[in-house]
Amino acid sequence: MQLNKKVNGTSWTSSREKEEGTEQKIIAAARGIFQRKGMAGARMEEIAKAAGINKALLHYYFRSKEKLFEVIMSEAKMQMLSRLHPILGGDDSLFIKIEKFVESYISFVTENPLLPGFILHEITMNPEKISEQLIKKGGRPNLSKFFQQVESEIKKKNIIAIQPEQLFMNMLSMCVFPFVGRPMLQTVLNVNDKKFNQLLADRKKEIPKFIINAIKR
Amino acid sequence: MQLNKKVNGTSWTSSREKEEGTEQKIIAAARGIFQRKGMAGARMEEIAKAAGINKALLHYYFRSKEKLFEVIMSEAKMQMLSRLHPILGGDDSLFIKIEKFVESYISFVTENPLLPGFILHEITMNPEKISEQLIKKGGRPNLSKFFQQVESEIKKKNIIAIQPEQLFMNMLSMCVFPFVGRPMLQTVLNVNDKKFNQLLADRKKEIPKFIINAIKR
DNA sequence: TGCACTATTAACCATTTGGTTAAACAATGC
DNA sequence: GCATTGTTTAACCAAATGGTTAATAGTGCA
Repeated sequence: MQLNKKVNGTSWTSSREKEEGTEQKIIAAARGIFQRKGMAGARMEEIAKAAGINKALLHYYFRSKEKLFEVIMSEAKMQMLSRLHPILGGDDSLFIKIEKFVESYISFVTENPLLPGFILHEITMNPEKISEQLIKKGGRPNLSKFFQQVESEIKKKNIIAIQPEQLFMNMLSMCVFPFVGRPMLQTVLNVNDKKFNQLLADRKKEIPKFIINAIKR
Repeated sequence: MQLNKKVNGTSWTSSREKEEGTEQKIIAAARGIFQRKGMAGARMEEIAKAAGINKALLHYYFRSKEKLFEVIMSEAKMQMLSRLHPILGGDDSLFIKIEKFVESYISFVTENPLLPGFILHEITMNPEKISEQLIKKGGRPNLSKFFQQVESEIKKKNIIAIQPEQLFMNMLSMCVFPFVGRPMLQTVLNVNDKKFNQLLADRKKEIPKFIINAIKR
């Protein structure tokens, strides 16, 4: 029994496939269950079963619940944050950036609707730990270019005065919150799944329009 | 041993105080721990300790973890939703309503910063159950008056065309999300507690300005 | 074929955890 | 005072849970 599953030079087809297959099956299962139930609510047994394996094998691949959780969480944070950089750090004009960002973020979250709630909950449970990793891993997302752009547009009187942080918060809030708060919102608004999905889809265009209206001079 | 702790006619000072005291201490402790750790993460032992009592006594007052949780959760939902009615159902003009609502909601959440995350998480864990109670208890919040007002202002060309649901989502998102996502936002924005609190306070004025700008013709 | 190594499992273990019991301790009514 | 009723506790219990062990099966290679 040992955990070093490095792929050595040997061509080693069937075994390798099986092994990677198992590891991937575990990760997929863990992702689903951790996202749905959170660290505290997830059960190793359940993850094993969902992966079609035995609890012992789960521990064979990932020593502990915490280790497994960290794999899932770090993957999740990476996905969530890696969307910020490329668009907000790019060379587009402010308005285009806003449009692209909202479109991209909502598309992504639509594909991974449980992700934001999962991350936000776990980060709240354990701020220090998870936040510090957040910085180490991908490096803190760099919003400075976006911020400068905002300030510059304010100076040029193209948009009204607004703190860049507030603008960013508004944008992110409107993109992410409807997913985190979906069950509550759907109840309060009294709309069915189909209608709510339509509302979410509409937001790709609605939010940028809303934001730009709000800040344009 | 029995759970009927109704206050009978008898004047019954010391005993009554003690009793209510204990019950309240339990609720306060449970509130704190459930909000911080969630249903799955909370431990009865810990709640008992935080209330300065014994686990058995905890079960004496509230039969089970689930029962205790329900007390806390129903209180939480009530607090969260009861803010919607009075303002959005009132007679103010649309813009005033928006101003009042944002001001009131942010003030409230500032006093109870863990509440939204707690509710949203638990409701996500268990949508059917918690949503149906949500409706029964206080009755579904009535947004129809607010929605009619929006439609009416659109017809009168006072504001641009926007689905009332989208407007409501935007408003609620901007109010609540910064609290739910605080640890993440603070890391990403790289601001200390004081600065973040200031940003939050500013939002009481910033959000209404932002929204009204966005929709005003 | 047999050796070395990995993958997988069933059975097991220690701890945690929600919940219970029986007894001690007030406080009150009579 | 003493029986009654409500409050509080220490000790206990069974189930759940994260984790381990030892044995088994599978695979490449000499």
